[in-house]
Amino acid sequence: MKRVTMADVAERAGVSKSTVSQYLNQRYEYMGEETKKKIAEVIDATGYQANTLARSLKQKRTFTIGVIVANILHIFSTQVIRAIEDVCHQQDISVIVCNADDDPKKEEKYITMLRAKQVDGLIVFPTGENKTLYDQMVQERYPLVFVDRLVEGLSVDTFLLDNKAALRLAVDYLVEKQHRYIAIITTSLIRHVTPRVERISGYRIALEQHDLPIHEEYIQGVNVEDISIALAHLLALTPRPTAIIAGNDLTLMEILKSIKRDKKHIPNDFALLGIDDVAYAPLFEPPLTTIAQPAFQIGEAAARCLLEKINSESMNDRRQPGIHRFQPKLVVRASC
Amino acid sequence: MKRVTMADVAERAGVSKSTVSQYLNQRYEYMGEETKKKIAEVIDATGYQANTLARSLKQKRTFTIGVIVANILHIFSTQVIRAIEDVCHQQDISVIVCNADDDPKKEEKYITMLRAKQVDGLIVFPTGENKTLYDQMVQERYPLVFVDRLVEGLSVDTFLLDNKAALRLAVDYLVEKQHRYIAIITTSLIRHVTPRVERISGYRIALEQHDLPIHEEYIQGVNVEDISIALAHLLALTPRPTAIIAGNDLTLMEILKSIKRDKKHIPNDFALLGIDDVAYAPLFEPPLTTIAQPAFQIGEAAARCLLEKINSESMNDRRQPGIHRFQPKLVVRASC
DNA sequence: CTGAAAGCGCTTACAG
DNA sequence: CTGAAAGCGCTTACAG
Repeated sequence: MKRVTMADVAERAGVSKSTVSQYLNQRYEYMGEETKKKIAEVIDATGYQANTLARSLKQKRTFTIGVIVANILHIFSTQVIRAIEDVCHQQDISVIVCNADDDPKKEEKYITMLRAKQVDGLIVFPTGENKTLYDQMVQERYPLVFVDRLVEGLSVDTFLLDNKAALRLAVDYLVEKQHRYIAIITTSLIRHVTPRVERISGYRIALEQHDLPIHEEYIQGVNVEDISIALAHLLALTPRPTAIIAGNDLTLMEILKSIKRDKKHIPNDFALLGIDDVAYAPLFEPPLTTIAQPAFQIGEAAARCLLEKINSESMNDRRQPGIHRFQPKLVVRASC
Repeated sequence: MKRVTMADVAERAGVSKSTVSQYLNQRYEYMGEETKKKIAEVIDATGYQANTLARSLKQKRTFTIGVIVANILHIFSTQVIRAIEDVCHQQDISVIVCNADDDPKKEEKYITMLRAKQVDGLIVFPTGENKTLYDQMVQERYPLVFVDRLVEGLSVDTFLLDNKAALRLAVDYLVEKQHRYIAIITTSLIRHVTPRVERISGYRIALEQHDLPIHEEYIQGVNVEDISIALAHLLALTPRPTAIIAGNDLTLMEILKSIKRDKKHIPNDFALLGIDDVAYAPLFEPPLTTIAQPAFQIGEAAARCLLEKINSESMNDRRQPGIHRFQPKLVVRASC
């Protein structure tokens, strides 16, 4: 019933706790064969399992990191999390994932909670609204890494898509396909979230480079619930857009639902290009052309970067934090 | 740089650690207003955050649970996890998720690791291959709950779909649609994993109830990589099945890929019914008829059950563990 | 080669 | 109403 403790093991093996501890930590250097064997036996017999909590308290290291995603509904988040978990578990680091649900209050709560739990570091998809908190961590030189979103004026390693390149790829391809009237729909812009903002601006830049005029009405940043309306609005415009870019997976899903509901035909009614290579993209009729984010690589890089920070003895051998951009890939199928 | 500790707060507030601790734990009963105010001030000024580790060590409670899923690639797992996280976070319980990747060795590692971390309880989608370990937890009366899979001879609360009912629903519907030649494909059966085994047997029972013969060749349990082959095999049989049931989401995805590749037409070439109501089901052409699992409810119930166990003071007010079946729902669309 | 002692940062009877 | 002391289960110099 009661868990066996190191003291118990020591007693039963007739040695001191220190020796058991040495044994556990493989500090065999000066340990007698006899002693080793005895301890091994007792551990085996009792099924003793060291209490990580106690060790962590003493060592000031929990071998656990926290991940706070802004919104877990995006598959991008899910994929990044998986990558993080993969690299962490390989190194016997646990990860606690929290979903801020795009709510800065929740984000604050989770940051506080995870730090109280003494996690060794944090990977966050920042809502952007808790600058004081972020800044405090930077000041303390607490191991911190951002993913997907930039926070202005903060020197934190940030891993994200090269959004500008993504939109350049998208627009280039659509133009090549003879489209001149290209619209874009994405989820709400009110919070100035990096990917959305950068994708819109990337869109503008790309159009300009093709000497195409920018119709402000062609740019729709609306709540998920209103995407269907935004789409209808777009299709009622003159000139009517012949191609539409879905700014992310959630947007794409909504557009697809509208298409089914209204029995539109792609690419005849309009060409469609999605950002985020969703799993069902090849299954849709027609198969969807998308821009893929290297989510796995982003997550992996973020995790490695964080672990490196955690392991860097002196704060000094840490490099200057920077922005790490990852290249998008165009996956050509048949929707445009 | 250095984190401020309770001793620091006590000193600066001119009181003892005990008092600070009382304050933190809202044991205000006998506390002077003055004292309260002073402590509050110091905490505010220093940004003091209690170290949960130390508290946990003393209280023998970490306010953290572990979740080990057999295979995170199933959306069912993802949805259950989300539900668990939702109910836990509401109660300020953190959750650490691990993916055993269908590997009993990994499962063992994670169980050991999580218990070493002193998590207050465990929700596991058991691989089924670590009976000794499971049994040990049962013996210790360690809070444990299973999801999705039964482990024979073990008295553990288990939350899962009523698989038999699910197949009854499926077969009933197909029969109603005039199908007499109904086949089923699912992922490998070698490990005798509950959902697969029960779905096959549910399929048999349902066919019998309709006085339909059972063609053993119509039952395919194969590895994911071989699903496409199994499908081709099925379609080459005489009599050729007119309807196919996909045993889970991964199977469905593979079948769909084959369909696209071979330019088959649903439901003309054959009717298709999937278990797991995947997000893209309404988007496929034709929209897919599926059997939905109440994944969210299952996760929620499992989490509540675990938290209850954790909170039940005496072991005695614990109910007898049992099997909790959840009812499937037929979502009629157009693929059969 | 091994052990005694202090300490990590809390909580919790208990005394006063 | 508040504090001294012991203790949670480890690790880590240090002594011998």
